[in-house]
Amino acid sequence: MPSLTRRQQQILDHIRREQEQAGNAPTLAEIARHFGFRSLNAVSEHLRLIRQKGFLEASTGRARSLRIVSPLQRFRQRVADIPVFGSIPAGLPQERTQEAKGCVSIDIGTLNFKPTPRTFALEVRGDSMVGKHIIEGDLVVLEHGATPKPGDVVAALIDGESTLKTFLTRNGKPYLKAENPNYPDLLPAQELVIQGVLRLVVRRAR
Amino acid sequence: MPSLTRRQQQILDHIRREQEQAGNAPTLAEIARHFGFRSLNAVSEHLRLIRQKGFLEASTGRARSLRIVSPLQRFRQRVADIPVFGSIPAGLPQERTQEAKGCVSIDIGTLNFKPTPRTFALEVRGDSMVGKHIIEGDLVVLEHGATPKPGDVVAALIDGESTLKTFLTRNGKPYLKAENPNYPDLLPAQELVIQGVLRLVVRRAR
DNA sequence: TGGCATACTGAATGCAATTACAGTATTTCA
DNA sequence: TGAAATACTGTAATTGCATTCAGTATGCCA
Repeated sequence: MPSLTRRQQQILDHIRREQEQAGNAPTLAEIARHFGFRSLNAVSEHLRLIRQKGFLEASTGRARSLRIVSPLQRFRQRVADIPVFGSIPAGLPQERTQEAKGCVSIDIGTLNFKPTPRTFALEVRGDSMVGKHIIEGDLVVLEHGATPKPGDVVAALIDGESTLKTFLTRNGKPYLKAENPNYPDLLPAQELVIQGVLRLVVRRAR
Repeated sequence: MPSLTRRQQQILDHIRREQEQAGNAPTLAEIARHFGFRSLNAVSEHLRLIRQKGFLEASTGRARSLRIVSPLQRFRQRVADIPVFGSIPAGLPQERTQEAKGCVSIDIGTLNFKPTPRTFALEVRGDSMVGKHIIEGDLVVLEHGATPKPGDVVAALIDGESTLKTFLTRNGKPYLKAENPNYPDLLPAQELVIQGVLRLVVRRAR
């Protein structure tokens, strides 16, 4: 891919910024105003060259149709926004997204499943899941309402706190197991509220 | 937040789809055409109500300025696209993004650091890092060119393969340690090419 | 040093798009 | 059951925006 001139790079950067901030691409006139150009043709010409070099796409005659082409673009997938709850209240996480404490945005390709409105995330506290290599501070993405398969990690409501356990069956009966030798828990799953099935773990370096 | 009527929801969904697919929001005429409306005012009126209920924003007189308001929006951050390399060649991962095998998109808030063009991701093979709870199949995000602090996990080039090790210093001398009792490696770091410092781990449920 | 690409000014054309106004069914619900 | 909100048709005015044509100045490089 050929490289851009300084001016062209500036313009491309400006389009990217505007795109991210305003939510839609700027018009030629807006770009011209930003750079102090008194002629639209200045912008028009720059865009033509940037487009020619493959860094930008646009549909002719379409307002605000500038789209930035990144070399990663062909891999790029839809990004899902998943609400992060600090701690889950006794009820279920319904449509109550207003209570979200934050938001994780991840592309659905990495996510490896299609998120629903019942997908949510929690920060892990405690070390009950070290056996499954999930540690304190990890962010876990869970799917509420999914039916767990044996071996899946689930979040269950125990004593008003949501806790991660491994879901297992023995003699056809489901039960939950803590993955830490210090906590040899073994709880009948039927009596518990399973809040979600684990789908993704994210760990930030500290 | 009040709820939308069926029709309003359909229109909002359509705007979202178009937005994601085409890269910019549809015009009133385009929406009308899609739904078979013969009058623009039908769309105009719907948009007015959806906007009034707080699910949509737009600037007056601005073409294609429709923006969807999500309850998660205020948490939403910029999303970074990180190239995923299958395996790193002997050289350094420079600007050679064309060789990327895939792409992970994560918001910079979750990333916890500002990605650079030298940020990249790898899929973990082998079990040399189980001690640090990083297992086979995990996706690790690394920063090339960053200087590791003692205790950081780094990717180093050993025998033409990039391998994860813990970076440590003893008597002022840096060395690398494998976090697996089966591999009691202890290599002098100076002789090795450190390809990146670990910043994030992503594990997909299987 | 002449030619070519870049970096602009200026004006004009015309479709693209939003907005406004005037109505008519249909649904909802107090 | 009757008024208000929803869900449309149709026409027109007006501005938003992209595109095109005709030039000028400047830096680069072979």
